[in-house]
Amino acid sequence: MNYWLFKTEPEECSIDDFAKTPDKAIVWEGVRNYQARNFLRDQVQSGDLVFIYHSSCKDIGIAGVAKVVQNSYPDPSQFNSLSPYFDAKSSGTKAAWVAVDLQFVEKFPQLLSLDKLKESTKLEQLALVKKGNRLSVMPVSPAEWQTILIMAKNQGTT
DNA sequence: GCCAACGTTGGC
DNA sequence: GCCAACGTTGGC
Repeated sequence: MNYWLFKTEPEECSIDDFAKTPDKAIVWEGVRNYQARNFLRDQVQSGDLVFIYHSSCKDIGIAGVAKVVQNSYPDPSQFNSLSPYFDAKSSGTKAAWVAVDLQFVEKFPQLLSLDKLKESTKLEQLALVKKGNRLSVMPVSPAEWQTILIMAKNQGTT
């Protein structure tokens, strides 16, 4: 059982999309970075918990939690020539990229902003807050997970 | 295998 | 929309 943080652009797939269909799995596809792919393929497992992080938007930060409900499998979008994620180098026998399935767990009462995350001395090791970081799938330690959860709940009640 | 050129990410 | 930081590509 591991903890993760996944980045997404909310215009494409936000925490609200999860909240709208809490009983349905959502395909997490389109990861096209080798380091992130390796995490997805080799370490992300059914049962793991994931922070959903909204990037490249007005309100940047962690919006909520999802859980992994399906281990990695070949990302269908790489074979779809109509998809923006199409990869001509991939075929049925040679799949470069993988996807996992996620399901809604909770939406934070209030988004935990990137500024808040940067302020915490306990999160200095989190790849997300390091300068120039571009990883879209990154591990979160159990201590960091607890820290972030507590920060999210506390600001929700104040 | 080096590295310059180019493309992408993502905060501001 | 800008641009710094990083990843990828491709010529040599």
